[in-house]
Amino acid sequence: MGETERIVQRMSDQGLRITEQRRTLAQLFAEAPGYLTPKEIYDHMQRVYPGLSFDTVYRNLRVMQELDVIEQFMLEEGVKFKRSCGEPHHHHHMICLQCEKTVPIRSCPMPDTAVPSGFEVVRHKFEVYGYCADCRESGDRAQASAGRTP
Amino acid sequence: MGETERIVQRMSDQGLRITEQRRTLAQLFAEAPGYLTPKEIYDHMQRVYPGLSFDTVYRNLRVMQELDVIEQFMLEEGVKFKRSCGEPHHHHHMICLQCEKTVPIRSCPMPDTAVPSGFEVVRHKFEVYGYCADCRESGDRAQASAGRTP
DNA sequence: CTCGGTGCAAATAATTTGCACAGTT
DNA sequence: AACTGTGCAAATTATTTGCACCGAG
Repeated sequence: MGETERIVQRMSDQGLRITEQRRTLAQLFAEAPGYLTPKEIYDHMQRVYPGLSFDTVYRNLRVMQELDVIEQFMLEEGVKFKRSCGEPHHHHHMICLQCEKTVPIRSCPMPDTAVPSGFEVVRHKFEVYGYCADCRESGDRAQASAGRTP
Repeated sequence: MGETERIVQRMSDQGLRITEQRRTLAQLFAEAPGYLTPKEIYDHMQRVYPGLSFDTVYRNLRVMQELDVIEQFMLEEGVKFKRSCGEPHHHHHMICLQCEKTVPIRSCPMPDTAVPSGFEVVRHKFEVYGYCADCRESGDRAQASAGRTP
């Protein structure tokens, strides 16, 4: 079963009606390597369904997010969506600045981090940004100095 | 010299004219422990300057951000601003979910993180969320289970 | 005195909602 | 057939811009 079908199945299981549009959305997210903005999603859908309206896209994004088939992120550039990672165990990500593909990192820095006394840790975020092997090879990335984050 | 003065000085040095409003903004950020939304900032300023308009707040936030006296963040709840941390060396933060105060962490997990072969690291983000000692004591935080982030 | 800063109003952009009709189950 | 999903238009909310006047240096 392809990723698209898995997503469609997940939506169907939860009682959602599977329309042409939702199937296409599922496929879009199944195939997209990285993050998508509402506008990008709308543009893609628009090409397939010329009569499409923006609010339908927003509505479906929200529904799919509630069903946990996609996740919403607040990045510097604004709101973006990505297929839910699905990995059941705790992990973090490397995110390619060129293609936005994400690669899971299994190791977690939290257990090794010294916490100031009295501080009660609830959750944490660890994300690594850079260029993935594919993008480095194809050289179509912006120049990248291998510097360390300041 | 107080933090307020330091901020005002920094703005003045860069050629900004110091208006009453900007001084008050500087003071607000100097004294605010955590993050502020544009609306919170406007509300505060509004109390002092009844005739204040929202666009002036936005304009000043942008200027102050460009001068690096404040920083902008995209959080789940939207855009927020905070006084620039100012620590010159690489570090990360613990952020209190109650009062939003930030505490620097000196250790960095990056050097100990295994990077998938071929991935070129450019920068990273490591943030720890929880409850600071003050908020735990005063007990006015939401209930907090000491769980580990999934 | 000079030019940057401010208020006002209006323009944009991003997102949400109400309603009648169309399509999925 | 029953009810959910969609398009359309309009409402909100967030942010930006143009312009004439005011105040800091």
